[in-house]
Amino acid sequence: MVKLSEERVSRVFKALSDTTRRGILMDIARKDATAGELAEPYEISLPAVSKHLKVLEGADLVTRIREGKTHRFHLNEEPLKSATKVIEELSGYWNRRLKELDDYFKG
Amino acid sequence: MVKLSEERVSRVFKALSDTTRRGILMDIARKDATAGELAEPYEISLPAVSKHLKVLEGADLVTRIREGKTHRFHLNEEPLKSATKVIEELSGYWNRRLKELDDYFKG
DNA sequence: ATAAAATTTAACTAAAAGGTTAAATGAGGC
DNA sequence: GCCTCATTTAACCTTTTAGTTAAATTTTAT
Repeated sequence: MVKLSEERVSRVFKALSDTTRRGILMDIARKDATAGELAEPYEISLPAVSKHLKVLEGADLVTRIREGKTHRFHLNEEPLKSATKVIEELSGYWNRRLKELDDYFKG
Repeated sequence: MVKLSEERVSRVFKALSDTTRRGILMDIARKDATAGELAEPYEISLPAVSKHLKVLEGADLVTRIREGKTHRFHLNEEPLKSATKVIEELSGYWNRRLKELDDYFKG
């Protein structure tokens, strides 16, 4: 079993693992924007940006809103929450509790 | 300039973007473990696990403690905090504030 | 109907990722 | 010194990623 939710999480982290993509996402987070506007600050080609946008869209981090000849991109915060949840599972409180239980029974 | 801290963040997210690696990291988070112990639940080879551990180490998410012939791996929570901070920058409060400012001046 | 603008898709390339098996390393025990 | 155990490194393969340029698509304006 290759749980679906796991794959979604992987896609979110993969999307966030590229500097350019994080930059683009930050811009979108500040304010909805079109592909052209988003591409402007970067020295890479428009098709490259378009691909990054598709990756972000595939991770459900952004929503594409077709408006005439432009596409407006909008942040979707939900996957960010999932990512945070995963990180929380890894760090801190709950693992310390589980570790204590583990030590109690096995050690 | 390809800021160093950005590259560190990229490495953390990349490390977290693989399901097996998250599994391994979860195991380490629960309790320090050796490469052999960590490999046990997975069907991939030991060298594959060894590589995953090197990626996690490269992202500074784990620390390797050589103990005789075994290597013990220990979670380092600090990069998780950085990752959370980046996600927080992307979502929620501060962006809404910045957006308001932006709208005020430009719109 | 054409043209122009915004964007994507296609086709291609180079490098990185994730896996394999086989060989090398490092440490402890006899 | 030699054997064994735990682990990594080397060499290799295949797939994915991030970029390119050129062509196609879609929509609005003339």
